[in-house]
Amino acid sequence: MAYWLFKSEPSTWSWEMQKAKGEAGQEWDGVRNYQARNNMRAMKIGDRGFFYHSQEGLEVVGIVEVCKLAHPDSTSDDPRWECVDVRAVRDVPQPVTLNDIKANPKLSEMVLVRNSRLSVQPVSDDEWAEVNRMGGLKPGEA
DNA sequence: GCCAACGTTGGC
DNA sequence: GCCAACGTTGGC
Repeated sequence: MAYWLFKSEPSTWSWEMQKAKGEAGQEWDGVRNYQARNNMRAMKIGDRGFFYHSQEGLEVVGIVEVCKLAHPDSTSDDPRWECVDVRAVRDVPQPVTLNDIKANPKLSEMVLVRNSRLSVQPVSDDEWAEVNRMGGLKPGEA
């Protein structure tokens, strides 16, 4: 299983809104960046991701799961743009802030730190485990 | 609100 | 194929 990070401005699409969608999940639409799209194309059902609030909050607040493979983005007429669907899995008990991540040497290579503008990014196994630990989730819990 | 970083576009 | 101009993102 691969791990990812999904970034969203809470004023546009917040973790609360994501959770309200429940098991049905929601299309991760609106991505207009090739790298981010390619990451979504690489996702498999059951892959896990962090839900990160950008602009406001600047923290990892939740865990999501990919529940539908990449398909055309319903908000675009351009067939180049595709997206997956994700559903909320659980809250991160102690949200992990960008400052926390930057302050942790183990996370110095995270794309979130290295390329802050990429909205859908890969997360390594080690980074996944570390951020989960910082967020108060036990190994294997997420 | 500012600005740095980055991606995209389009003329040549 | 290069690169200047422009637009967008996101942290501060």
